[in-house]
Amino acid sequence: MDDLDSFGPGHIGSYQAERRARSRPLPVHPKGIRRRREILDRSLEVFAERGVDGTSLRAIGEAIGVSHAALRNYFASREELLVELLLERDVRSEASREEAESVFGHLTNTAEANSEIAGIVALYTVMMGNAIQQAEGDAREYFTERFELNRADLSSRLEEELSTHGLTATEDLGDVAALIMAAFDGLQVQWLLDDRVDITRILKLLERLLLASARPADAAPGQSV
Amino acid sequence: MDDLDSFGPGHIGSYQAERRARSRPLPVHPKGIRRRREILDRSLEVFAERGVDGTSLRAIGEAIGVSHAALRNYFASREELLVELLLERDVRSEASREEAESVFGHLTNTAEANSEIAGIVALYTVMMGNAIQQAEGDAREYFTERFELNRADLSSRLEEELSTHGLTATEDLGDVAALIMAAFDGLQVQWLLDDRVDITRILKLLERLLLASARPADAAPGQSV
DNA sequence: GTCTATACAGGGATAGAC
DNA sequence: GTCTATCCCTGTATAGAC
Repeated sequence: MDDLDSFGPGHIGSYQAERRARSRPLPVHPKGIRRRREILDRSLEVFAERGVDGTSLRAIGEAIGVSHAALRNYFASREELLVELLLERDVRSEASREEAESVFGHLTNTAEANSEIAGIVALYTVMMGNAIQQAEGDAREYFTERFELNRADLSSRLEEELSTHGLTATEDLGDVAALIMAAFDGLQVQWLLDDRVDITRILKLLERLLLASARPADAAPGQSV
Repeated sequence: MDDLDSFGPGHIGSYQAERRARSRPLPVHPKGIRRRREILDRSLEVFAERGVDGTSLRAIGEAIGVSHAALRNYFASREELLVELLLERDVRSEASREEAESVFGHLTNTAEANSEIAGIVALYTVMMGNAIQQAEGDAREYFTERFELNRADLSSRLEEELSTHGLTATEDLGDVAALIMAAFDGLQVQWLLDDRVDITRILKLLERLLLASARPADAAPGQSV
């Protein structure tokens, strides 16, 4: 019912574990757990209203009624808080992926769900920009690991799906996965700046192109379609 | 010999004119002209060394030996300065585009040139993130207009190129243009985070897919390749 | 025209009191 | 766990020297 991502990570990934070790310990008492949830929920509300750059720790704290310093009992930094929001969305996206009938089915579902919540798409894109301007940092690690996992996952799911239809790929599926992910992310940016860009329609175009390039599994290489 | 962009704008665009009217007047005296150039050049050096977010006005001023306030005689804001760098790169890219033999030839040329100057690619991507988190602003206008112009330009160049080879498109070329641009930008992000992602190779994959979808201009619709 | 000096509002991060 | 107070950084703005 939400999220923007290009496919949630198939599994959570080693980065997750490392990050957990580095960051604030998860609260164990009910009050702490509620507080942490409240911070995450309010953060989403605040940047839905004021944009990503308007979402300062002070603004979030103000929305809850605590000082900005209090937030840092739960999140070591503002960046960590925002990455946590992206991770939560990945988990939900992963759930919806398991219901989807095909790779591109999930992609277009995601694109359509995203169109209703531009806020999180914007957060994703802004964080992507933040990620690459750092030598290290939570956002950079998040995206690096995410891309790597998704390339591998998507690649194997594509292979599986092709063989189900009695097809064999004529192109490197790792490259195809990178291409699909790049197209998805790039189209989201264009859509954010101009909503006439129809992500779903263009993804279906890409799907047609890729399907046409596959060949029957029993045919000799060279004769496509 | 440089730049990252996905195709410089075919023409400069109305935004350019409006922006000029809004910003600081261009210097007319030799000293001012030299100073403005120096600021732009040093800016590139500074964020090559310290990253985009390390490129504060104070850092640039320090590299030149002037106060940060002096920079604002030439650029109304930090954002305007950075957008100016992107515009300069577009102009140079446009020149190289005219030498390229084909649409994808220019794209792969650009990708290869970019691989030597990760700095400007990072600037482009970071500014893209900045652009979408603003309701208005120089960066947002730059990217909105850039994408719109490039979709139109690329679309018409693709049509031209297909007809040169006696081919007709079976897909909407506006959508194809958006797809190519999205793939290019998205691949750049992935490459910035993991240089094992081979932009050129994947762009060639996309080119193959698109070429295979075209059909002879005299053939009836339905029979592809 | 060009530049310095200075002030301001806002950001994230941090130390230490309670 | 939360606070206040503080630090240092940022972009922006203005006044006035030369």
